[in-house]
Amino acid sequence: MTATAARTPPRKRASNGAARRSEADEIGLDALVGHAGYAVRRFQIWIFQDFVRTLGDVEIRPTQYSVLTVIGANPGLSQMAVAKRLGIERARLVHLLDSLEQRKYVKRIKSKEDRRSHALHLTAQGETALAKFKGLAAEHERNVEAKIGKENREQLLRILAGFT
Amino acid sequence: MTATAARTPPRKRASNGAARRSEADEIGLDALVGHAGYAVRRFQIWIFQDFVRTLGDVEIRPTQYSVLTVIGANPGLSQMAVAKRLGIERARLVHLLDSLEQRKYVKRIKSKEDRRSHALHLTAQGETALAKFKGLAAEHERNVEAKIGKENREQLLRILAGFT
DNA sequence: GGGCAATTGTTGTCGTCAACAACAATCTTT
DNA sequence: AAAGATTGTTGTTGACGACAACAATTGCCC
Repeated sequence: MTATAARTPPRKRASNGAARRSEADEIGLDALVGHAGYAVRRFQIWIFQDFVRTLGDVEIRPTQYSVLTVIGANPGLSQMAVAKRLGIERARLVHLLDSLEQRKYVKRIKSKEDRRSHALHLTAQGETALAKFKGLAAEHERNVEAKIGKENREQLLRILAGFT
Repeated sequence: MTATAARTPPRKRASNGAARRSEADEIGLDALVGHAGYAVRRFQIWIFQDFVRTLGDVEIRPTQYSVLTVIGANPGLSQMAVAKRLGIERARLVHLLDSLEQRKYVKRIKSKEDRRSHALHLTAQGETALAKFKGLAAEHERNVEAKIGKENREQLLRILAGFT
């Protein structure tokens, strides 16, 4: 249906000069509505900003939180394993871990079995910090719930469960 | 529930050295499952990549497509109006339009009413190109449908309709 | 009607992030 | 032992969001 709409000639309203649309932005999105990617992108931006705002006091961003969570749940993982599990590049994970190690949340321990790799662990400080972060993340999740509705959020999680 | 899970001590499996997990990555995500933001981010990455791949031959990225679509549906808009409608910064839109204008898809016409602003229009070439892009975008949308299911996609669009 | 604030497009900087490429050190395979 | 693959690291490139500053222009206010 989107393809057929492409043949529709654009309605030339306000084609002379810049738009003078009172104030209510009644600007049509045309084919953009109906594109899952656009809706998801806008939603993702919203969720990202709310997360950053809610976890702003502890200065933890979404990616950092995901790294800490995975290490906390699976101590001893290699950087490669973490990167693959979270779908981030190992090159990028290096900087993330540099930062988290500098803040004393994470330790890189040289593996005896494979001297190329590092076993990743949370420090004691990292454990207690992560517990706090999880509380704030739960607060953020409640914000999401308030934004789109309780059962909508659950349905969304169900639909996208395959991507985690 | 996510908050209570934070108190659960991490099970120390494979804590000596780097992980030796056969091959099937059975790495727990712990609290990450249940976070809408994480699922949405992963899904957004997938959708983004599929869009870029499907529209790869015509070298159109999602943001460019959204700009062309809005201009095509609302000829004469100012840059400010387009930027506000799509939630991108006007500073960023400048470069986007530079590129699209260079490729002869878009024209910046100096407005007579407000000599500060430009009225944005598609060129004839831009119109036919956009029609082609819409066809490819529809193909991409079918990929999404194949990935998450027809009614799941529709439900997703309904849930996130407020963000467009 | 004159002056001041706001708006528009533009340029620039900074930091995040994905995608590569190259490299040394270290396994693994043959 | 030699060749090839993997792991962590460094660096580059380009898209992107967030700001800040600026000139030109418009709108508002007194």
